[in-house]
Amino acid sequence: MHAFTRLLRAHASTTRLLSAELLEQHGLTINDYETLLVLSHADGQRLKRIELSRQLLLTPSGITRMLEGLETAGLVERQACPTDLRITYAHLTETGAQRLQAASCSHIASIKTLFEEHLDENELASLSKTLDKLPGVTGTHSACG
Amino acid sequence: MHAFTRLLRAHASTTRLLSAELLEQHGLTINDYETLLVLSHADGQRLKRIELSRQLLLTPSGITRMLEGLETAGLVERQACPTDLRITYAHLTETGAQRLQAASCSHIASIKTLFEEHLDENELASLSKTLDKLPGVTGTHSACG
DNA sequence: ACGTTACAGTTGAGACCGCAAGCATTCCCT
DNA sequence: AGGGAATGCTTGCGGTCTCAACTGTAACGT
Repeated sequence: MHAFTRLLRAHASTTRLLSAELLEQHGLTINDYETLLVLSHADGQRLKRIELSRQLLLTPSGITRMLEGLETAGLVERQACPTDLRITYAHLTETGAQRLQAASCSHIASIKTLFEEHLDENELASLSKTLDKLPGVTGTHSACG
Repeated sequence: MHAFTRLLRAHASTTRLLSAELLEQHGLTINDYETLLVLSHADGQRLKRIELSRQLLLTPSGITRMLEGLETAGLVERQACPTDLRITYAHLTETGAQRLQAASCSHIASIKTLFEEHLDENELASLSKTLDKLPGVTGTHSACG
């Protein structure tokens, strides 16, 4: 039952480290990175904003603000939907894909280092499996290599 | 290696739920709650602000702002240190202890429900043990019962 | 057709938090 | 004893995110 508190703190301590690194080296927030990553695996490298909101567990307003930055940086662009004018797609640009590629390897290496420093292989596998069962946690894959 | 992403999302989804509940029912943030909890287990129900900062993984400025709220609410009070003028203690008041007690049972029940809904006993135990190995994660105990 | 409802997205206000800079106090070294 | 480094704490600023309210579009029922 204390697992939640531990989860909370583990998140806080690991995230700050990784997020600072990502920001300094590639100018991306964790959510920026995750957005590019999710888009890169989507059909046609694009996703409805609302779908993005669901996958990243952000509110629509959070998505609007985050994409603002990615759009002005030219990493993501808006695309209208011809059949439903309410919908706007977020489309990963070529520049965005390259930026993701660049950030991906070093970021993943950092994560790997951070975890492997403290956990062994079995613990990692078991942790991953357990966390998968929690709500809102859907698998994502690496964009590296 | 995707464990980190899962950790991040698991945190986001569970925290928002629990934090909203705590805020609505008892007017406390997660960090407010954790602060009261940590103080309640401390010697003399008090802790140096800097020590609080370390245990809650917040910066000193975060602590200052958070305690502001708890102090005006009368749940925590300032105490000077006679031997070192730099130090200020945060002391849990009687009111604070009661408020913690009130919040604790329902909050813990929520956590328990949330986790048990998705994980079995073994998974919980293993998760807890694994997370303990990550940096910055120190055990805390319930204040309920 | 028309009104109601649901949905996608945006915007303003406000909460929370970290960083950098600053102040006061204490420690340590010579 | 005196000067510099370290420590505890606070404050201004900026970033990120949510919530509530709003606009425009689509779907549905009558």
